Amino acid sequence: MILDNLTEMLKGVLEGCVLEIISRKQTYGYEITRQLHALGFTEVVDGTVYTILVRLEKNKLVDIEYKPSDMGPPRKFFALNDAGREELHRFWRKWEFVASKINELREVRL
Amino acid sequence: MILDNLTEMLKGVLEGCVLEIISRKQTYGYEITRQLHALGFTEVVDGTVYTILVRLEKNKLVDIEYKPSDMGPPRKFFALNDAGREELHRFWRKWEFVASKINELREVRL
DNA sequence: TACTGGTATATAGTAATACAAAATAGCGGG
DNA sequence: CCCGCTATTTTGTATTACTATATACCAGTA
Repeated sequence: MILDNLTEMLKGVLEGCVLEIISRKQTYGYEITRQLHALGFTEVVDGTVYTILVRLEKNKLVDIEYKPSDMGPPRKFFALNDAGREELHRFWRKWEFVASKINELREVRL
Repeated sequence: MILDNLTEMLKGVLEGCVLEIISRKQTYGYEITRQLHALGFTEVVDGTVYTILVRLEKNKLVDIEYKPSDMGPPRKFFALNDAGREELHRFWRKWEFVASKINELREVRL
């Protein structure tokens, strides 16, 4: 895939992806970044993920727990709380709406 | 549909939608805004569309033609040029990539 | 005349978000 | 002791959509 600069298209969806990843299991920033890379969003950098996590914390969508690690410094684990789960649900509703409309626009082209 | 604040999710896709609309036929800002509303993006306002059109012009993706109107002031018509068609193609490639990855993320949840 | 509403464009300022870059820190191996 | 991997934090920047406002043409109407 030779797709450069997905930046703008990721605005507004990256936070939802992070919410979804956290919803699966309690996890931490570095691991989330690797999961996004594994998904295919290889351009997403650490700094971006941490910025999103700060935002989630500020908006009280996550519960936080620090745990030591054998591999390096302590990890800051995130888990969704009820508000986070509601936000994730809103995200998927928005995504379904926007994606369906965009695809509709594309279909008409045929 | 009770979906508020699609703003962030529209970033990065709205320009592509405008490119797609212009690609169908030569058209102007006010009309483009109405088409976006008809599509379902009712929150998109005039000002946003005009800023996108200014950007397209600045990036030399469109040809411009002014035509008088019976209904009001002259209309500024836009048509895609070759660079615009390439950009539109790149947009759809990015969209397919991002949308497939997001849907993949959602599927795994099941 | 004056006023309203629909049509039509333009732009200055603001908020939100992703990226770039650098600093800090723990751990293990060469 | 330095380097690479793990891990977090923060500052600054670019991009983009929205808000709000100004301008302007035309038709109907009071």
